[in-house]
Amino acid sequence: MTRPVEIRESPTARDRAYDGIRAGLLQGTFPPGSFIEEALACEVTGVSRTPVREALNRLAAEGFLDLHPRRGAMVKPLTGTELRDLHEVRLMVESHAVRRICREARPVPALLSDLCDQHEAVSADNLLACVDLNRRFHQAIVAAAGNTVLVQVFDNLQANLMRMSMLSLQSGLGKTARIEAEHRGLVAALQTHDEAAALALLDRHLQPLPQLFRGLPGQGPVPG
Amino acid sequence: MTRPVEIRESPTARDRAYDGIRAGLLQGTFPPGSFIEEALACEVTGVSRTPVREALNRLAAEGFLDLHPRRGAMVKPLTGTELRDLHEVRLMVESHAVRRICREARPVPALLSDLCDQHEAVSADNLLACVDLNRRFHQAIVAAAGNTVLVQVFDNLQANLMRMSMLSLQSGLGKTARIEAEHRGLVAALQTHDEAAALALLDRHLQPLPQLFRGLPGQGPVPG
DNA sequence: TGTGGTCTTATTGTATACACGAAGTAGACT
DNA sequence: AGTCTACTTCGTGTATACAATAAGACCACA
Repeated sequence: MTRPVEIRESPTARDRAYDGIRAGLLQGTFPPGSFIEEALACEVTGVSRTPVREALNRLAAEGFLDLHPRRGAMVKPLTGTELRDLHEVRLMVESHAVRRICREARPVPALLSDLCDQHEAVSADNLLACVDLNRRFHQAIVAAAGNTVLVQVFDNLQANLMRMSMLSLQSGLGKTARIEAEHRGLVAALQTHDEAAALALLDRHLQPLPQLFRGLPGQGPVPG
Repeated sequence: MTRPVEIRESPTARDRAYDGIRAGLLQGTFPPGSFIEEALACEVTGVSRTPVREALNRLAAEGFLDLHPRRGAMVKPLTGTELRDLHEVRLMVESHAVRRICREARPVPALLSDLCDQHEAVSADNLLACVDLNRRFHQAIVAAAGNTVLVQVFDNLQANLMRMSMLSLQSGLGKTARIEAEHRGLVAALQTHDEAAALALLDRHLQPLPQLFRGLPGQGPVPG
């Protein structure tokens, strides 16, 4: 039985470059603080400099990289304060979405339950897959609010949210079983449009994350 | 007496292309719904296709353009629903910033008053300047909240916010004198960390904007 | 031995040539 | 006369060559 989700590589060179570099960023092939030279990225992804540059620009716009003119692309180190700020904003966005869904009694897409099922099926040590399913779940909640701009805003956070999610799983803070259970609870609350319960569940679901950066000096980058 | 702020054109070709195309987008040289061909953009900005492509990619990431593969860059038409969504999100972000400033009793930067002064000094029919000052004012408020991620999120909205601001001024809804007065009131409330007053003023300040898209069918693009 | 300057080299910024694909048009056949 | 097909043309996608700049190393001089 082949896996239902085939990772077919994109036909365009730019997307291949983007996928390759982003995977390297998430998996630590390109460590935070280091510079990614275009020639190296070309070797890794197998395309020429033009699509590589476009991919680097996109990754910079998404917050993975800092572009230094005439210097290159530095892998942006995630600092404690940045994680804290990121968490605050994601909570603001998702809470807003939850409120809108409940108050307007919007239908909850079946996709949410599907993603929970997939989450249950996937192996717990497949970190990349878990991170991706988690991302799609929260993305679907925001999308269910029916505000395209809000979705776009949330998408712009995805880069660093995925890194934070990766850190959480690697540190052992996030257990996929618990995460999946909490996701199901959240879906149930949304389906009954119970705003208070949904907000509480969301808050509780994201509660462990601040432990990642609590006690950090703030400026220091997070190891890993 | 020369102006203190020289608009020196950027030394890099990419930024010249970006500035040129963006100005054209805001001023209507490239009408919504039309396609911008790279060759045309090259002629207008005087640089070659490479920096033009980078500029187009950036503008697409900022929400000005929709990139159709193998088709080109379409100037994204602002629909009624999009304006409504945008307004909802910007209110969410700025309200969050105001709350943080007041609750944490953060210092209010002098830049805010400076911008009010500049707003008072500038000619009311210089639409581009007014839009830019307005943008910088609201940006400064978000920045004063001290959350870098929130600032980044707000920056990502700027493209369409500026278009909305332009529409508001052109339609006569926004009077620069009133805007400037409300800005000063908001600054005063923030300085005393009066959360309720600041939130009310912010809400009132942004109140006229929904008139831009109220009554619109939603799907239809906004004229102008 | 330390410091300053210059030269080299490596890497980014830009331009352009080529490839691929899509869309429009014209012609032929039904 | 209408429709389908093939060809042409135009525009994007990609690769590569060239230009400019900044960093680093090496040498000379104090």
